[in-house]
Amino acid sequence: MKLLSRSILSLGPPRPPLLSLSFPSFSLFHTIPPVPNPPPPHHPSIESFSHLCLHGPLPAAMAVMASLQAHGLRADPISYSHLIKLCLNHGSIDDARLIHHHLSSDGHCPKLFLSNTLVGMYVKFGLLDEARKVFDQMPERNVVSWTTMISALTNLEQKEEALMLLLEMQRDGIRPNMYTFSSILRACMALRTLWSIHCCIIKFGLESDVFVRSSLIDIYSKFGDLEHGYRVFSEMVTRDLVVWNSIIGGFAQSGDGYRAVDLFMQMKRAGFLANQGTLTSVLRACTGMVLLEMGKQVHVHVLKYERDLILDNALLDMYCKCGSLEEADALFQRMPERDVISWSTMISGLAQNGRSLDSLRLFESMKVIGPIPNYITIVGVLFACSHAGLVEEGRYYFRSMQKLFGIEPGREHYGCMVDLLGRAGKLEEAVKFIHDMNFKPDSVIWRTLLGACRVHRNVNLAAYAAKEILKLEPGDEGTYILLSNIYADSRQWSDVEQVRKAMRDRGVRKEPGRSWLEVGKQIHVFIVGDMSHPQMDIIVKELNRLVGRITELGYVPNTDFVLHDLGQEQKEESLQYHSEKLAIAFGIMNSTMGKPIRIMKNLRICGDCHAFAKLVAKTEDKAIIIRDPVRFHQFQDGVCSCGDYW
DNA sequence: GACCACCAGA
Repeated sequence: MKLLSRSILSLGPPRPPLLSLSFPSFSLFHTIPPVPNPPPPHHPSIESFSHLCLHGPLPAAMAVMASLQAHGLRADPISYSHLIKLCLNHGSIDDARLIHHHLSSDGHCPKLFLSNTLVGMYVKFGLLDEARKVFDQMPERNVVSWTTMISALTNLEQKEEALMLLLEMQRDGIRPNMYTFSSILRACMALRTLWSIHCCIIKFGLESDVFVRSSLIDIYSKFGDLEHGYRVFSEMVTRDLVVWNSIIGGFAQSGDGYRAVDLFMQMKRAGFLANQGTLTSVLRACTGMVLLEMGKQVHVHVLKYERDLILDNALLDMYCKCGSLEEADALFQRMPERDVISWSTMISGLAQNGRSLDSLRLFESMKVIGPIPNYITIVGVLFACSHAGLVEEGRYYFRSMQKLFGIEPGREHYGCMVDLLGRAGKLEEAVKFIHDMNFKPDSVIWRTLLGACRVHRNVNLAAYAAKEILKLEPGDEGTYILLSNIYADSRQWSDVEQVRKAMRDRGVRKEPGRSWLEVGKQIHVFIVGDMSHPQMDIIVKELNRLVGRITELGYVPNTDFVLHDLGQEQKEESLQYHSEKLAIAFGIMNSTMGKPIRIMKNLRICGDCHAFAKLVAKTEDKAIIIRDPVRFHQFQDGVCSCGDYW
């Protein structure tokens, strides 16, 4: 107020008072007599300054501010906050600093509101140190000051510091609000922290805020705790689109695509219109579950929207991961804009579908006409090399990535190289590669080596790799199973028994094999040894018919793979009822002319099922696509796209 | 007048 009255007084000749209590006949209900226009000001005018702050142009506003300063004048805080907004819009850091200087030129801190604006301004310019300086010098701080800093620290991944500030803020007696919590939730680094913050939220009575809820759902699902995430969602009375997107995204990301798609249907029934966020999540769900038909429906939905790069990329990935490369390629050709993600998706997609040479060709044209490859692009390129046994090409790309693209080889690249060498049987060299790495090898690298040892039946090295994995992840069922399979391969039964015992002792259980496919808008799941499918009788008949037909072609069940299995009841897991065989039989029964059968598996495909699928694809003249957790197998005319190399 | 959430490639 002091500032305001001083500035009004300095506008030129004093005006007559508008309201005078000593004037007897005047009341508020009478019209105010017109005030004579003041002569044009010789001093800078606060009014024109305010107008310029709000509407620009910025240089004019800055010039008037300088002349106000020369006259020792100050405008109202709101004008300055408008001016700061103007600076932010223009990206003018120098002007922003000048304003800051002007506001603190009399040696006093600006008022609380303006200091908050200044902190926010520095944060938006990415100048955290300067923001912190203003924040630290503030004689008093309110919830906005604290929240601005907390949010800035969280965004910059300085999570511990953000959490510390939450503590300090409460020590200072300031109550966090919904803004504070929706920011700080992203700073949780562990589920435990999230639980305690959630407790605080309930304690402060802020759980009903929509923003807080969507953050909670989001963070719970990032930690894989969908149960709590869904509870927060289900307790809501009024939901908005973002909350729906959060929960759908949560399930899509956690791999429960079925729930994600189901919630998407519910959302549509509830009358919400999907946006880009919803559709990318649903596409991710389709991608994860290989739901091509559903994905195509989403594609139709996408066409109603304005063309969008993110959605196009998501569609591209969906078509690649569903093994539908023709559609992926058609989309890629049609895309009006392609970024490094589009190219990388296509490069990895081709490689995952066994088209490594096409993948490398695409990479070569990317180098000429596309964007600059990044870290992930090179992962795709090396993946292509390793899955096609292109050892020399892989070595070349690995060696030259630093020089050609300035990309330092990372963990994933080393992983691909170990895979490349391992698959090609160069196991010793792969081990040397691991030992020469700049990083400490993680379980992924050792697991890659272990896989290669299995293919090339190197029992000693396998045992070494498995032990390294179990040092890092002592309850990892996959490793026990792989190790026991390797021992079984070389008929070292006592070692097999030892591994089984270790599993029993540690309470490690084998995850049952599971395959699923989409038939008639429904997902049918088959679990090894589980005969509960309502049509199981016909499925078994069909399976027997298929076995009969391929036996004529020389199919002999490879019983090695039975011996591998570790489950409690070997009978249950007998070869014929492996989940992928049941799924293939069911797929053949329900197949549409000209359309391939698409099956998804939770475990790697076994050698016997691989041979089975190849022959069925031939006798039934039907393309079969099986996606396991690592790659695709496209069976056609008695061969597989992986070239029996997996 | 200042501070808040969801979505794409390994």
